[in-house]
Amino acid sequence: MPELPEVETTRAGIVPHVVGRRVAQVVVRNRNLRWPIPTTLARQLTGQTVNSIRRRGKYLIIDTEAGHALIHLGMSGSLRIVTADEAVKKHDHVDLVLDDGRALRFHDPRRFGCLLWTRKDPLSHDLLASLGPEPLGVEFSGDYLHQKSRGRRSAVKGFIMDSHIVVGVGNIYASEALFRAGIHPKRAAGRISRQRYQALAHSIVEVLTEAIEQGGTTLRDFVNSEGNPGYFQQTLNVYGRESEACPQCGHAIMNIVLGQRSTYYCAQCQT
DNA sequence: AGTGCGGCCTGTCCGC
DNA sequence: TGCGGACAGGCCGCAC
Repeated sequence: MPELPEVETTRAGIVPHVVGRRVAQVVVRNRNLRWPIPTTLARQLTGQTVNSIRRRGKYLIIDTEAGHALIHLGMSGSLRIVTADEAVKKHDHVDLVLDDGRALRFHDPRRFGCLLWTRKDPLSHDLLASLGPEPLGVEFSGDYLHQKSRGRRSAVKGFIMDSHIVVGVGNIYASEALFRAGIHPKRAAGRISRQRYQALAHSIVEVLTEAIEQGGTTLRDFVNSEGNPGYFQQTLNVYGRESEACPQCGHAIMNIVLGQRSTYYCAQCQT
């Protein structure tokens, strides 16, 4: 579910309520996420003050003196600030109860997300160490994409969705960025010019930035930390718009499956 | 090393 | 109304 803009929206929403607070209690109702929630987490996190909350790719990092909680929202996860009396719903797997009585509540129907604990530098954790650069950071550019793509014969859409190439570009924004850059999603990554990669890098930055400004995309169930949807879906040009008219040329938007993921594009504008 | 899948889960929707 | 199957915003781990 959540791509980078949704994770960033979540982070920004929980920071004012969580940073500076002490974790009074950790309530784990179901530890069977993608990886089991470590039994050490509750013991080591309880009593700790949250110093900061960072994002690396689609991971959230909750920093404390004793260690760091790593959270991934997977396909269907969300984090909300809840009041002490708010009823626990199905799939509310974990509460980090804060010292003001409220709680950070982790909800994840499909349980593709995770909640891990590490005492070392979280950026060197196995899951984070090999991640590619942040698309909104200084290392990311068209030149970088062009250089990394040489010799690759697989489709450019999968290439930009590979978190070891660049983090945070999921299925929706991959289709949207390729549309904006005029690149066909099936084109071999290694056979795209430096100039076109510059357009693509620009489109990725643009689409992610705009999505963050609009609070992310809600197609079915994304909610921010206050339980509200995002508004970027109104801005989507191709995603979910099969058979609709291309906003640029009027040609019908196509929907194909690429790498087991549904992919939307305009056959006229994208080559 | 790069590529292509299977698999992890539940919920929803669609056709019969 | 019920049921089977496809599909859904992610991504690791494995075979080749």
